[in-house]
Amino acid sequence: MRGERHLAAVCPSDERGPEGPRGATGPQRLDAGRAAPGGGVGRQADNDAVRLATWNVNSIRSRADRVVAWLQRRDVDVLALQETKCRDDQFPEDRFTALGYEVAHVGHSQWNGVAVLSRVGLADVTIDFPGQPHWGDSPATEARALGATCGGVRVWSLYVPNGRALDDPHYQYKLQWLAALRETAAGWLADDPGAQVALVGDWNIAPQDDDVWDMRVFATSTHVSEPERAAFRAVVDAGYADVVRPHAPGPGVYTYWDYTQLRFPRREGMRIDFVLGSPALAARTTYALVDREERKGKGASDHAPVVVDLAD
DNA sequence: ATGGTAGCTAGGCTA
Repeated sequence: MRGERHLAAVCPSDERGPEGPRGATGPQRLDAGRAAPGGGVGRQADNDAVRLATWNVNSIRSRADRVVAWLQRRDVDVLALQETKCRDDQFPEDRFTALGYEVAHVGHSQWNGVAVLSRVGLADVTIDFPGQPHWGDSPATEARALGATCGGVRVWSLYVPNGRALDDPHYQYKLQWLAALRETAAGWLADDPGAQVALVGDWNIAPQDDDVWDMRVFATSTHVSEPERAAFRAVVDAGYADVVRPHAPGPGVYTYWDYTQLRFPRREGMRIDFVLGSPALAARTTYALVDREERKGKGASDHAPVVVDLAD
């Protein structure tokens, strides 16, 4: 089942492989914020700088216009998406292939679903990391991980299980899922210490007290519990560093704000979306940004995109 | 103690 979906989910651009031409413009500073010349379709072949981003979009169909505009405005090369919230046959691929992106996605239901868009090549698509545990056949807990090699970087778009509540069976599933991810990701570095790997997405964990606006609110909640934080640290200890934090120091730098209770205007958020990079990837990181602007206005996702620049 | 909002999909579940 999964294998068939895998092939059905991938829509490679036929005229450009992983080593293909990159297009018309060099990398811009993230803070420049200007539209890419030539419609933002690619980069020159004279450098291998890559702008990588991750975004929990809370439905790709309702967010497609916004994502398209943002990709062009920020001149992003590779975007990992979470909570696409659509089946594979519903994914609006054409919106992105029209901009020069190759698209890989997997979604089984109205919940979750992950994707990777890339205009610097997209190869070796893998649905689910090796050893990934599953919650029976429940569609609510499927479609959580997709890996693809983009411009020499192995990118994993991850949607870590939410956990729901400390006494909910989904919480134990979340911890098992994270343990399996750590085990697998540690193995990749054992096999190749120089591997360029990015573990990106919605981790549903706030690793430090500074990563929520008020710890008292979360006293009995998931996302901040010590076992979850230990599971996150274990991935970091396996060699995957938070490459954003050095460029976005806290407190008060969040990536998610609940739709309810005016959390965004009150600046009451959580930092739960991360780009964790292998040593070789971390060494290339030159700049990072949480694009809080994208949380503003009508039709925003409840998450902001997180962007990382990798040097050539 | 509940509700607040958004999305999918047509009553309730998930986040």
